Order: sequence, then structure tokens, then C-alpha cells
Amino acid sequence: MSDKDKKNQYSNPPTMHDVAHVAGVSQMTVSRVMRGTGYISKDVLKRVQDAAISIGYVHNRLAGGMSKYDNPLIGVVVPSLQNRVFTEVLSGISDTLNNNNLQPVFGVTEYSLEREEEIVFDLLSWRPRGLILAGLEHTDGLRRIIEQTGVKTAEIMDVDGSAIAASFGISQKAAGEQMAKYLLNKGYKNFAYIAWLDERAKKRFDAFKAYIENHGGIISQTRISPKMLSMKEGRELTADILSGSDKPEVIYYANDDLAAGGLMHCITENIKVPEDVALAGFNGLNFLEALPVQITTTKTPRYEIGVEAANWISDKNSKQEERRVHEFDIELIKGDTT
Amino acid sequence: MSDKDKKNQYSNPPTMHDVAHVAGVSQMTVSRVMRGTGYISKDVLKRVQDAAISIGYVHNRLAGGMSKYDNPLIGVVVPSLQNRVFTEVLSGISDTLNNNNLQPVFGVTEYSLEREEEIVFDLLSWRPRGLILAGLEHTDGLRRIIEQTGVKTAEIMDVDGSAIAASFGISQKAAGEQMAKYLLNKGYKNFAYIAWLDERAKKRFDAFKAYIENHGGIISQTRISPKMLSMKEGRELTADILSGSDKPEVIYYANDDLAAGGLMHCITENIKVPEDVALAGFNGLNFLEALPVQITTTKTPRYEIGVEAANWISDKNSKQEERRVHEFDIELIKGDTT
DNA sequence: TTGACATATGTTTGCGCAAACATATATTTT
DNA sequence: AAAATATATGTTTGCGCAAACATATGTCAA
Repeated sequence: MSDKDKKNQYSNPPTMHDVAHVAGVSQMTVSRVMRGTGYISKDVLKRVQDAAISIGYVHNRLAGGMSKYDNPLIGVVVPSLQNRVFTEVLSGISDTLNNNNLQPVFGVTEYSLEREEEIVFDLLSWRPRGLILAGLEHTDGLRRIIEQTGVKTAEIMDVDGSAIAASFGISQKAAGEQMAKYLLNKGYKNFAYIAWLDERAKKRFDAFKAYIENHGGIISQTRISPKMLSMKEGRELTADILSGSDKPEVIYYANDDLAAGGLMHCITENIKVPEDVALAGFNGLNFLEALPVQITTTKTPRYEIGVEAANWISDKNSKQEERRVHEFDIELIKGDTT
Repeated sequence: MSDKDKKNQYSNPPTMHDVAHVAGVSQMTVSRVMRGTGYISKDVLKRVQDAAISIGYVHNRLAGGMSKYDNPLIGVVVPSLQNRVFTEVLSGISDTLNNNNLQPVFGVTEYSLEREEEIVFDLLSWRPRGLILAGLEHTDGLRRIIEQTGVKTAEIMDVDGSAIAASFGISQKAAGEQMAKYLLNKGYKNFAYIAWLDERAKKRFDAFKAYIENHGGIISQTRISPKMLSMKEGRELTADILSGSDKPEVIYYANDDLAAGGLMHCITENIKVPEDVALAGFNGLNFLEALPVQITTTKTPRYEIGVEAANWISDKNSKQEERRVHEFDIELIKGDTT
């Protein structure tokens, strides 16, 4: 009897029942083998595995997971896949969930809180065991859904604010103040700021600005865009700022891409850094190491944040109600550009 | 009666039945409202929606999707989230699937074909409507599973080889030859090559090398690493190559990050590009625009590849059996570095 | 005014699995 | 040798939904 004939005796697609029939055991025993739970003898284990392969059976989690709200899915919602910060966190999440036999289901919001609510609602229809969201800002509707369903939720990137349950991130406020303090200590007084403002950059800048202005400095120029900016715009906006008459002593950028763009402008135009203008970024991305000069920046543990959040979600003992705040350390990298 | 009391009358979590009871309709009508199918009067529509919100009902796709192999999940498997090439493709996929009301479920292989097989097997347990894989190289086991389950599969990035069903990508072979031809025409004869070799870079380099050597050029040095390399290593390996006595006229890099690292070395060391050494990359990533000089490279339509693959998967009329090859155009960007 | 068709809703049914429980045999302890 | 425990398997049951089909009522044309 050919393989094809053999297959046709059974349901299409084949079910555990079919596997059980071939292996000469009960459907429940097949279920145990598929999930690796309970007691199974070596002999039966092999027979079931062989039977499954021979008829091309693939485990169907939709069926069993039905109604139980504890299947191995984790909803992960991030603002963007174009921003390396999020893809690094995602890497940490993906690696960790894999180690815990959980499966991420992704959504991308493009930085819209309304979109986030829609996506989460949609993801919840898969009855995920947990949810990982970016930031602490969400719509009221989203908060309500999470409360109503009781789905275990981790918020990442940011700890300045009120979390739904557990939060994993850095204090954006502290990061902004730390950089302000460092730059003031270096003797700089006249600052410019270039950014594209997501929620976290906003918190960082507010703290930065407040500290600067409370300690005798001024922010004489800003270039703030509502839409996402990258290295290219960092270069252009730096050129713009430096072409004016009131030249700042330092430019603080909302991220390293912008700062690197600024550095490229200075290299191209033979502007001395930090003598003519100093530069500071944020994130501490790896590619900075490859640049001709080391940019001053704040290093954030992005991969680790993803790992810890995913571990918390995976841990059956961690409770939604504990509302733990996991604040990660940041490190100010004193580079050559300040 | 408080909201809480009202909720407690019903199942926990609430079901369509509960919603139906509150709205005074049948469970099937609620199902129609949730999925937006069939005929529903304005009045009933509103009553059902209100009822759902009032008792905190969230649609459960696990239940209905059971056994039907046509639920709105798409499995997406990529080698890495650290490589911008894949995150850009992913962006295209994510955006497009969203537009088609499909939900991506992700897996990351870390460039291991065995891991890919495991991940796909795992993803299939969610009975996805389709699968998007990177590359044309897969284990025999994976090919067999795909054939057995008949799951609609798109392969992306690469079209040089034998696809399972539909493939979406560029000809790596053509890209390698095109660059070889261009550089030979510029008069260069002595080449170096720096790479970390994934399947696609390998095909590209084989074609590049064959063309060079068949047309009077030589590849005098190579630096090929089995593990992933970034800008930093691009800089270091370039320094290494240029520190030797047999200096190549051009360095061809497997990607733009490596090439940009090479450029950074040249800028730092005041090496004239392209007079002392010419550089060429691959991908045409956006950040190249921000560099002090434009690097010669091959521009690939990454986002579009993601969009088209996702559209094909979403299209109910597209058939697995057609085995269409969707080859995308590449463009050689003649920069300042050659 | 009849029939054809669009619109709107309800009833029955079974999908494939895993929890809960039952049972049976082997192994160890007392 | 009896009791306790570990190991190994089977039986029954129901999860929540959507397909298939049935049944109304409204609307329009002939």
C-alpha cells in the first residue's frame, strides 16, 4: 500500500484519532505524546511519533486551546519595525519566548495609540496567555479591555508613569537629567535639540530641558518633527541649525541615528567636534562603535529589557497584581563628541 | 445593578451566548456581527455591539477557526531581526497583512535551517492560512511537511533556485554579475571581498567571482566569516586588508553595513576613496544617503518584496500550484566610491 | 397578485482536542 | 504479604464557535 493510499484512509487533515489508530493507542495517549506531558513508555512514544510522521499529522492547537485562555501565545505590540530599538527588544523577546515554548504574535502600531487598541483587541481574539506592549501610554479603551479580560500584561521601554501591571524599562526622565547634568558640567550653556518625538523622547526632553533651564543653560534652538526621522534628516537638520547665526555649543539628539547624521555633516563640512559644536545622542546602538569618532550617548539595555519582560510573562508564578516596576540601569557613554 | 453584578451572571470569560442573551438575539447573529458577514439590521448591529462592550466580550477565534484550516493567521519566518533587510521586508509584510485582515505569527531562525523546520512545524499547529519563508534553501523535512499539509507557501528574497510554490525576490546571481561587470568596466582588476555568508550572499559572490575571473580580474583577498558581521567588523576587516602589502583596487562587501564600516576606516585614516581603494556594497539601505560620500551599491526593493509576497498569500485566487516566480528589479547605484 | 429575489434572523450540528477522572500494572516500602 | 506509591494508559465529556440549512418578512417587477 502506497503512502498516499494509507493517508486516504484517514481524515484530511489527519487527526489525533488517526494517529492513535495507526499507533494502536488511544487519542489521549497521542495527545500526551504531542505535548510531552504525563507518563509515556518508550515503546509507545516511538510508535506514536512514527505514526504521526507516517500519516503527516500536525498538532492542532486551536482545538485543545479552545476556551482555556492559557495557550502558548503571547501578543507583542510595538510601534515600528524600522526603529532598531524595537527590533532589538523584539529579538530579546523572541529568543526568550522560544526558550519557554511560547509563540509571539506581532502587531505594529506605527506609533498610533488608536491602532494599538485595535491591534490588541484583535490579538486577544487568539486568547494569548500574555501581552507585551510598548510604553505606558494607552487609550482608555485599551486599559479597560485589559482589565476586563485580565490578560497578563507587561509594558516595556519606559517606567516613568503608571503601569497597568508590570513595567520593564529605563527612566527616560533620569536619562534626560543625567545627560543635561553631564553637559552642563562640561561647561556648555547654549543647547540645541533635534528630535522626532515619540512618547519616550518627549519625557526625556522635558526632563533635560527642565534641568538645563534650572541650572543656567538655555535651549536656544529646537528642530522637532512629528514624523519619524532618520540619519539623513539628522544630517540635514544639523546643517540647518549650524547655518544660522546663533550657533549652539551642543546639539542633543533624540537618538543615535540623528546624532550620527549630525556627525556626518560635521565630517563632510570639516566642522570640528567638539570644538565647534558638541554632539550627544541616545541609545548606544552598536553601529556607533564603527564611526570615526565615538559619539557621547546614553546606553540602554534594549535586548535585556525584552528578555526580562518575556521571562516575566512566561513565569507562571508572576502575578499581574504585583505591579512590579523593573527599572534598568543606563550608562552615560562619554565619547569624543563632547 | 452594577456592571460587575451584570457580568457575573454570565460565563467567565463571556461567550457569544452571553452577548446574544443581553442583546436579545441568537448566538449566530452575534457571530455574524463579530465577523461582519451576512445580513444584519442597523438596530441589531448596535444592540449586539453594545451588549458585547457591556459584558466585556472578546471574540474567540480559536473556537470557530477549529478544524477549518482557513483562519486569518500567516506564519512568517525570517533568519534574524537584527538585520535591517529582514525588518524592512517584515514591515512590508506586516502592513500588507493588516490591510487584508490577516495576522502574522513570527519566528526567527538565527540562520539555521534545522531551527526553521522546527519553527514551521510549530507554527503549523496554529493552522495558518499561509506561510512566508526566507530563501529557497530548506530541509527535506520542511519541504515534506509543506507538501503534506498543503499550506500555501511564499518564499522571499531570492529567486535563483527551485521554489516550493511562489517566490518573490531578486536574482542574487544577476546582482553579483552586474556589479562585477560594472567594476571591471571601470578598469579595476584586483578585488577583495568581505562578507559574512548567508545563502543569498553566497550566490551573489559565486556569480561575482565567476564573472570577474572569466574576464581577466582576480580576487586577491577574501575575509569571509561564518557569523554575522556588522559595520564595526566591516571597518576592522577593511583595516586588515589594507594593512597588507598586496592592496586591492576595490573591496566588494556583502552588504552596506560592512561597506559603510570600510568607508569609516578610510575616513579615519585619510585613505582616498576611490583613488586609493574603491568600495562597493549591497542593498541600498537608506542610511547610505546620510554618509559623507555615496557608496556604490545595488539597491533592492525590500519593502516591496514583503508587500507582494503578503498580497499573494492574502489573495484567495492565487494558487500554490502555479509556482510563479516574481523577480524584482535591482538598480546599481553608481556612487562616489568607485 | 403572484412570484422572484433581497434582506434578516434562527436551529442544529460537529469541529479536535485536553481536563478530569478511572483503571491497571509495576515497583518500592513497611 | 500487604500497603503505598510510581508509572502507564483509557473513557467520557464539553469547550465556543461557524457552516449548513431553515425560516421568516420585505420589496420589486411583471
